[in-house]
Amino acid sequence: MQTTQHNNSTTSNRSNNYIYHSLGNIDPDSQDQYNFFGVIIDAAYPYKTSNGKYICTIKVVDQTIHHKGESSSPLFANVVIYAKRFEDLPIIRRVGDIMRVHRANVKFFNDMRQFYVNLQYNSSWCLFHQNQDKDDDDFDDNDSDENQNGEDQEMLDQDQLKEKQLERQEKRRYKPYKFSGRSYTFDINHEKIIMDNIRTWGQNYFANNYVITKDMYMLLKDCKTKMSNDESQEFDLLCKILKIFEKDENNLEIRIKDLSQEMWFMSVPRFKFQSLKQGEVIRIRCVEVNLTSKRNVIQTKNNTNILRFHPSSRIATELSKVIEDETDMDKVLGDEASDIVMNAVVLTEITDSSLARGQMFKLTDLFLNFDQIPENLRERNAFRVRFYCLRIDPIDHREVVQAYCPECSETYSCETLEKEGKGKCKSCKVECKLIYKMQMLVKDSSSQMNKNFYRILLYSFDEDRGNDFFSNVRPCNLYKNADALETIEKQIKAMTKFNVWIDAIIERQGAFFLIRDTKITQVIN
DNA sequence: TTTTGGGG
Repeated sequence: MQTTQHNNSTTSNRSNNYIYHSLGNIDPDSQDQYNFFGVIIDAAYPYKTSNGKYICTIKVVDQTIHHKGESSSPLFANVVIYAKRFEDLPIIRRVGDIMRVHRANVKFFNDMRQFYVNLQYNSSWCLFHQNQDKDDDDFDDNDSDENQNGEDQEMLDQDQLKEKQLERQEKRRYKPYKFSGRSYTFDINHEKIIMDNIRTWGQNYFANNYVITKDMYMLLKDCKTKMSNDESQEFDLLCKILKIFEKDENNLEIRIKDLSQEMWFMSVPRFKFQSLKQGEVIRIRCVEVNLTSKRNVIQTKNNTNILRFHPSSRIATELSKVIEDETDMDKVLGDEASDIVMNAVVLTEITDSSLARGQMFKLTDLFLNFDQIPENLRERNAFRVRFYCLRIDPIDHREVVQAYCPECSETYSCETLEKEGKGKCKSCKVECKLIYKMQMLVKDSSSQMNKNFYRILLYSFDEDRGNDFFSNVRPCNLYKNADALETIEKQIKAMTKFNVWIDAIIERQGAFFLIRDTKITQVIN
């Protein structure tokens, strides 16, 4: 595509300009610029920073800096590439590829060497496939200048043909599949041996080690619980693609499973990730978990990257065996029709009989068009609704009961209180009372087909409204009352089950809707 | 012709 300039040593007077260092031999305190080769073990997707620049970070290893096994902590050098334009940054699709960098600065960061590649200044990068043979490769390879077909070949005998083929293969071996800038240089005589060495080493390294260590990814079974408390919601995965579906013109739906043997769904933009294959083991970098979906759904982000492995790598061959394929149970879960076979259950009853038969309100009307509700109904401020819960907060159910100061309305955790204690308000010194303080993320039939969900509160501070919401228990210190905690947890779990509905009265207080006159009466296991 | 941000 671009003009490339191949320097071979007989014609080049720059052949000695590039001295390549092993990663471990580069002095991190040096002010000099360095050239190096590295084997890529991980790469972010290029992203835009706040000042308008684009950055891509890539982890590389070589003979002098690398880790072994699966449980050891990762050891690598980090390459940070800065560019003015997105197109100038590399998009890494495969772990194990070789990267060559010219004129990088170096520093110690987080106890590891960090290389700075500034494309606006004078640095450059080239990417080479790990495997020189194209047996399994479906990546674009800049092959356009090669004459593969036709008349020339008919003139040659078998030996000549073979020779020509080898020549081509040899040439391709040292040709980057992508590079920064308009051209690149490759000094065959000088760099061939370095390339051959690092390729062979990299292939052996990946063939004998997992390379991707346990602290570089999250297990699917842990991501819901671990992420709901974590302020940084992003994590990585290591999983197998069970199935790929055409979702719509822009997206694929892939079903993935990892070492925890849980199957999850993930929708991916199809033009960004074109070369996904069923059965393949992949590393997914930077995703979130969808906490409001009934199904197990992984959410991609703009800077999500999906990295493939070379088929000869140990991690790919072993994990594709260890991670199960789609089971009959997975098929049932994957079939959306199965979501409606269960019968709906209404978990609650309205305790005020005068309200129990009242008209049913739509959540969209209450939350979005409250002003349009007739005035007499607004004044009564008791609206019957029927909804289902997507999620309940706090995640730590011991915090569902809080100590509440009637003076200043401040609430405190019960963690430090005695079993029967209520605590005193830290500022007012008044005795607190124990109340439920719980939030439900909910939907109803009026919002079922769209993305909206609403927040309904169980806050029982006002005249103890809501203290009877849970069956067989009242607000008490859940840190110290194990039985009460178990009773409440069982009911919270039932509330978020599929096709479980809550029939309730809610009232408006300021910008919020609070639940009242409602009680759980059904037992679901 | 720069010292950026770096798991964004």
